Amino acid sequence: MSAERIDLAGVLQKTGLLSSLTPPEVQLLATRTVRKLFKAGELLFCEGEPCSGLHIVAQGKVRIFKTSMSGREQVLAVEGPGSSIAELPVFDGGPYPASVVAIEDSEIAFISRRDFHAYCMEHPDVALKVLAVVGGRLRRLVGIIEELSFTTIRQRLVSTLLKIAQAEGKKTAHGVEFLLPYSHQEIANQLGTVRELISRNLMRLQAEGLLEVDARHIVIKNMSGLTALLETSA
Amino acid sequence: MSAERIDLAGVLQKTGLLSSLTPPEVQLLATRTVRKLFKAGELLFCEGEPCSGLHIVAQGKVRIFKTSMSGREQVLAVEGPGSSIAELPVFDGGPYPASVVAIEDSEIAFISRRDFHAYCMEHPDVALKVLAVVGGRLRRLVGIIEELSFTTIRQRLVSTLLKIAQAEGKKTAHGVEFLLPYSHQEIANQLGTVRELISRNLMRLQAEGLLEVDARHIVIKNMSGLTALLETSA
DNA sequence: CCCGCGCAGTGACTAAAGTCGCGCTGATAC
DNA sequence: GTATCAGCGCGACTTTAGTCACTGCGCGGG
Repeated sequence: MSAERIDLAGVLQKTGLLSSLTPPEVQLLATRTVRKLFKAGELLFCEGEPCSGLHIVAQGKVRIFKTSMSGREQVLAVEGPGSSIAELPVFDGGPYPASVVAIEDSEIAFISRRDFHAYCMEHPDVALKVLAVVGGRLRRLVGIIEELSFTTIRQRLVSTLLKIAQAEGKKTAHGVEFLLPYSHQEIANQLGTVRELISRNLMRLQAEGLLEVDARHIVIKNMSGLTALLETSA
Repeated sequence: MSAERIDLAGVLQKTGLLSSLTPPEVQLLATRTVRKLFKAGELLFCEGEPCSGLHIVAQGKVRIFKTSMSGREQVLAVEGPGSSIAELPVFDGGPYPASVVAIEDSEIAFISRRDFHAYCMEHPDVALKVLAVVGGRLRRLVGIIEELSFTTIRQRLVSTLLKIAQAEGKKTAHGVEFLLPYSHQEIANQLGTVRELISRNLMRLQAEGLLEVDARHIVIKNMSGLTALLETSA
């Protein structure tokens, strides 16, 4: 990881968080900003550490997750360029509630707690923007809770398959095809379970004729059958 | 439910959200505030409804929860006087992510989205206060996710029993005694499960000699045994 | 070429969670 | 008094989830 003071006006302006500010305002904030570079797999920070400031993803991708003592992982979010992370401890002063790791080489803008605080006082619209971002995060967390407490792993798996299919599936004569962009282990982490269950559930969906699985290559044979599985309970 | 325009200066000042404001400022805000009264059991609003403004609990208690199609309930939070609720849709404009019901007769201060927005622009410290409140909520949601995905119902039950015991337990010759303030059904809703499992798990803890259960009267016989159950995984 | 390693499939098993149905009890209403 | 109803206990059962141990494949480095 490396850190250096640089001009971040351009980067900050892309973040959306600050898009309504005038260039001189951005400039001012940029002088208080530190850029940090992280390699893929590098930890930005760990759950429980005291929180020193606000991070904004300028380039790359990071994964926010919790780890259990038994080694299981639960992904809370994956954030790309323009997202701020760890907004919350900045304001309530508590420790980080989760760990964050870079999943690609990433460039992170960092603003110290005090500076950002002061900045918000001068530019109330920034605070409102942050609130909107945090609002989105809250929404997604509630979604995760809903899934964990009301649905089976099978349903969660189907739901993520459908999401992936929608994003990058291609219609062919056989159905909708796509390549899984994750390993079974990674999917398991997203769903809060273990590798084997992903494997088994995929096999079961195949046995039921809804899917065809060949390594990471997946063909959805019966789209309506899959969506029907989701409507049994929500 | 009834609504009327009244002077809320006193109530608002108690909320903590606004504690740093000067009396005239509070006065100003209060003129834009509507008080609503809800009877125990009455719904403030439902998940999915469009969001019209910020609610602050002045008196009473409310429960924030999600409902599944199969009728299960998952409690997200219980809020008392001074807590704001539904802060988030106020800023991102989306619908309510959960339902809220009064569990006691309650008095709710309501501020329209536009008014509060404008107010934050004039008083940036209020926005920061709201951020702190939202931060706390985020923290608790992450805690719920952690519990749902890493722990068993048994552990979650023990953990809530210990919390209750700490709050209102009394030490006697037999151990720490207290009366469960909730029905089994309510506990199940908190933990995201069903009534029977609460019953069974209580019985099991009793069979193991850790507890003694008589209807809602509970005696903790072996405190360290209970806490040990929590440390197996977290 | 072979070794190691990450990833995936699988069988056998245990434990946890959830479902269904019924019966008991204590409070409240009529 | 008795009808009603919410809350609870409990047995029998099914389904999900999770664990353990092992196999096999493909790929890149030594």
